[in-house]
Amino acid sequence: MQTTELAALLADTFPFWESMSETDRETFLRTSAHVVFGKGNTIHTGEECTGVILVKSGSLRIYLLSDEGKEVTLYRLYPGDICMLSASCVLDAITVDVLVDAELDSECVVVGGCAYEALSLKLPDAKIFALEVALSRFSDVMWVLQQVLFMSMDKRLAIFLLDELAKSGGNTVSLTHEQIAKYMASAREVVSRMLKYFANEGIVEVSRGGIKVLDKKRLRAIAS
Amino acid sequence: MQTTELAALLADTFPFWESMSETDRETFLRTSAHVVFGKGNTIHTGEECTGVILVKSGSLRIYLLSDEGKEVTLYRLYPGDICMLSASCVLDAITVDVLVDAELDSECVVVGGCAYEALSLKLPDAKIFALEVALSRFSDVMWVLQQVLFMSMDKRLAIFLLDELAKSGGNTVSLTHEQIAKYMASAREVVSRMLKYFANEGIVEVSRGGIKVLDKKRLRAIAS
DNA sequence: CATTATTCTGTGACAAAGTCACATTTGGCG
DNA sequence: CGCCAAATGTGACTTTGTCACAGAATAATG
Repeated sequence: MQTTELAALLADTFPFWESMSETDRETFLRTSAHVVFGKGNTIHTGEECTGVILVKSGSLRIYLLSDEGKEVTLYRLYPGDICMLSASCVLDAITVDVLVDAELDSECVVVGGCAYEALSLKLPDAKIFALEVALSRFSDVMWVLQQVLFMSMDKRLAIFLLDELAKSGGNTVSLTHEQIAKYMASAREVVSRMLKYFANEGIVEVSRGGIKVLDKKRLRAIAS
Repeated sequence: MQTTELAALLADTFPFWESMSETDRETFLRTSAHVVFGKGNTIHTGEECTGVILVKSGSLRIYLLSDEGKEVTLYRLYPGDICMLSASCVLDAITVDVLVDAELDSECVVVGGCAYEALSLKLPDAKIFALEVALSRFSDVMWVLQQVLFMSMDKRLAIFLLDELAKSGGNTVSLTHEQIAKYMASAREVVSRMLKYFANEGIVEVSRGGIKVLDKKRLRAIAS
């Protein structure tokens, strides 16, 4: 990646780019790395301050991990999105360790957390931006909580499938039951059972590694 | 409440008080109301922008409400704490409706949301403060998620009881099973069952409206 | 004080979801 | 083709949540 290209991306991402001093911009450029994370790799484990991650392509999954290895997906990020929780040193208010995985091969630009932190002390707009980006995911996490506690499995699965369809545009969801379970904070067997029920009802057609939705209307009714 | 007293409280609460213009400070004083919320009353329903609530005494409960009337407590606030989610107009990133109840008779000062919002546009430090206060509760919500999804009921109840003891200082928890269930995002019957089990084991002693902890060590072991 | 209310707690039967331990199927690939 | 790893199927079981009550303790009232 060219420096000019990187500069353009940073200028495009950070609304305060113009307010930065020339030296600070140079520091940003110097501490930013263009990285391609391979599908399935763990990008951030909560131990260190990985930095601010800008997603150029692919997708990232932000999740919590229990001692026993169970996972809850908090939210996912797509091209254009920014991962702030991976810059833990900028956000001292966040005390929980979150992990970040690449769901697909993902092209990212990682801005050094320390550089960002140093800047945010000088430039209030940088601090505001970081806090706003982080806070914008608060609602996602509350949404997960609502789903888990207030909604039945059939409804949740229907919502999930419809969401996935909306994202991809087609009428098939190319995920394994295991993956779906992780996204939904449930267990594979539970997802399999429910999908089988949906299949019996003629709502979906399941095949290895993918689900074809036959009756969106019914699915929407279940998602109510 | 005297104006000077109110001014002192605001100066104490907001780190940017000194940076404010005289007129802005007057506006703040004018739009701030000293209110006593009666125990059990709902202070904020997510519909309107109630404002920034400063807790002087008592305690507030911030929770989510489902269509069917189920609740999840996200966190609780005590004297000295600030409720920012009730100032929804300041935080456009928060899209979920949260409710706020007074758990006890609570003396509060409510700063008008609009006044705060207007200020936060002028004074970056005010904006930063609002965002930081809001973000500081993000971890609490993730903690709830971890509890609900990763931990068994006995462990959760043990943790809850120990937390309550730590807060009150004594060795009794003066809450009904119903209240505990709401705090823990569970059901009363489940809490009753578990308390009965704890009682059989000689860990606690239950009486109407209160639980006396007899064996903190065992409880800590369960909370592991 | 006696008598209602109201709130709190106990209980059993049941449903929903998660867990466990496997069996079985499917594709990919040498 | 035959093997392997990944994905899916299945039944038995546990845990948690739900429902519909019944009974007990406290509060409110005349």
